[in-house]
Amino acid sequence: MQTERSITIEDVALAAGVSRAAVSKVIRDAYGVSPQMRARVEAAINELGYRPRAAARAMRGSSFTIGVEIPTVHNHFFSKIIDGATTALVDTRYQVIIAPADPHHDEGPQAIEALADRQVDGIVAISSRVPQTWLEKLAVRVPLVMIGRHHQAEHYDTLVGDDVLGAELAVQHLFELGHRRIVHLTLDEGRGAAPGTPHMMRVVGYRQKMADLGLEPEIVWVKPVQGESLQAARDLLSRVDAPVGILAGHDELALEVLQAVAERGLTAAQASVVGYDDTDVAAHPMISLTSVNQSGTQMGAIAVRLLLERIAGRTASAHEVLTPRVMARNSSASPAHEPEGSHH
Amino acid sequence: MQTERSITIEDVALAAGVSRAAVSKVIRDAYGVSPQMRARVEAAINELGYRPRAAARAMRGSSFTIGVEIPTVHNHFFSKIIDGATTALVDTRYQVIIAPADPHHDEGPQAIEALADRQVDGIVAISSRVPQTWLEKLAVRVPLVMIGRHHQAEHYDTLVGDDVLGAELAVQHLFELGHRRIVHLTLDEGRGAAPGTPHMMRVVGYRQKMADLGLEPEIVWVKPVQGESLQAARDLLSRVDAPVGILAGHDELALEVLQAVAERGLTAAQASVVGYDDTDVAAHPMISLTSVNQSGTQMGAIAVRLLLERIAGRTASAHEVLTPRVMARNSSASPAHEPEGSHH
DNA sequence: CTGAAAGCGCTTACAG
DNA sequence: CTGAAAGCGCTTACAG
Repeated sequence: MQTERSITIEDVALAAGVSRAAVSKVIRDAYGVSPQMRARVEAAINELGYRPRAAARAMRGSSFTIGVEIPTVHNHFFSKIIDGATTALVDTRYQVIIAPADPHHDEGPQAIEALADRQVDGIVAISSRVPQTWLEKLAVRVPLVMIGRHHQAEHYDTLVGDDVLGAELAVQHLFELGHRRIVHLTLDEGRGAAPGTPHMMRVVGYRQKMADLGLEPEIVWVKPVQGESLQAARDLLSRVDAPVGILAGHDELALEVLQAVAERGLTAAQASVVGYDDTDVAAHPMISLTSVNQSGTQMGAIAVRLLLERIAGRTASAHEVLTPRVMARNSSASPAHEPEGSHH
Repeated sequence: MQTERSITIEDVALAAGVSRAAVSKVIRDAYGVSPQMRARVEAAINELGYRPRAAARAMRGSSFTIGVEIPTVHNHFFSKIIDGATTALVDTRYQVIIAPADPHHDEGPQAIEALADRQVDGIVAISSRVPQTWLEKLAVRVPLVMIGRHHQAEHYDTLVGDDVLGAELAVQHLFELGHRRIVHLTLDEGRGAAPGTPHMMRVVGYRQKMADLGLEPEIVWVKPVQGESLQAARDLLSRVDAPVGILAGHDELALEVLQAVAERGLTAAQASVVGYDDTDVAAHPMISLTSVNQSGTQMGAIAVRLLLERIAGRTASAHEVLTPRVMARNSSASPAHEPEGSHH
């Protein structure tokens, strides 16, 4: 069954009465084919239903495939990035393939390497744990754009939201509402709390802004383990007597905090929550989560643009920073104005 | 820069003082290599940091890559399937690559074909629009498992939730709560409302159960266009005077309905909503959406198992049906017991 | 403009 | 157990 030989370039060449090289030129839109030959070849291609094999093409030329590595399929922020990337690739000959890093096995570079092994023409990756030296080495072989890196690299491009500013804006938002106790709940990613990661930069921005405002910083670190964040949120809220503002490291965390808030029947005036990433669910009226938007879709699109530039020959490295903005919604409110009752 | 030649099997063979064939056998765990040779080769591989290229391997043997096609990256039900699939592939030599079908361009087979072009060893696809004849043809060349197909095919495996039963259970649930007006809001997928798709089978189950209960069926068809479903939900609710139960075709639709319900300040007792797929967000206490669970994660795992069986040589086609169950939550309630007030 | 030939990095029979 | 040779389906210089 599975042994049926499929149509190759040879079959097309035979059918069209030309050489394989000629067919190759036609399918690559390469220079130097007469209109008649092109017509004959295209007719043969359609008739036979020929499709070039990416694997064979990749051996000599391009695979016309862009690889996108994402940390997990469960954080919807990455869905936005993928959406931007695929949309940016419409009308090009490139196809996106996505490699999710195995969340259970925690292997950073593995998914990226798997993409490289598959001879993609370029890689967009989102990973804060892979060391720069490793990336530089990889980038010498394959065009690479990293999302969420605050440094400018030598051989690859970097693209990042201004996480310091984002956290500052979030604190500012809570402060302006009237909050004075503002807690930052964030991920303890280990590795000496990897400096320079988006989450750490948000911590930096948080600390900075709190200092500016003369407020006491208060950080709750959460291990990225199932259930840890919900428990941490519950613990935090069990000690709440006065109003508190909570800046969560990202929306997934914020949703856990909201769950704990709902469980205790607290209002936004008592416990205001701000997330980060502005994922789709944040805008749902039943969630209505205030969140810092860092333009995920646009990030995906820009990453692809940078990558295509690299594939086209650019070697100087680029570093782009996107400006975040606070999307204020109902999860954050002024502690001054208590509503008629807790909203159950 | 990008021209640095990377390590090939030849380099390893030279370093280890053996033939390329020997190296090939070692990396494939093939029969017939002495322990010493294996040791020498493995040492050389590690020293040189050799990684076999999937493209080259695919020319003769396997690419050790499984392709998963999903309709869109925005429906979180598909995230579950991917999760199940990747988890099932841990500890195998296979890597998953995902190809999202372009939602804007609506091209069904294109993403699947792109995977086939990339010489994956097998494909798991979720698509209700691709004709069976097309799939049969493809399946002759590459092992294929289709999720969400109610027919048994000849050359590929099919795996599906019992959508008729799922819809029946949902209607039953609403009926038992006390609802008598039960509306089904579902997607109008065109193509003569493609019979046999999961959504159409849910319509069948809905109609059947309504008839059994002696109730009047009432179906609202929604075009899969941005904003259409929300508008339809608003229209539906604007005419609500007596309690209504609404079965949405899937959770994404249900979320829109919930939004409309929230906008009008209706309670679950006035407008009960049931979704389908039981995506993560449904369980969030602020959403608490009653939903039909069809074991997405398990589907992904089973699909991979079936695919590996096919890759291993099975040719007889399999057809598996999963039994759904209703996850009752707060979005559905008895119309008899009005709570103290609308929950804003 | 067109094609014959070499080669990409592997695996696969086939000898030894 | 080990290796030399052929070949997978393309693209790429290079002649013509």
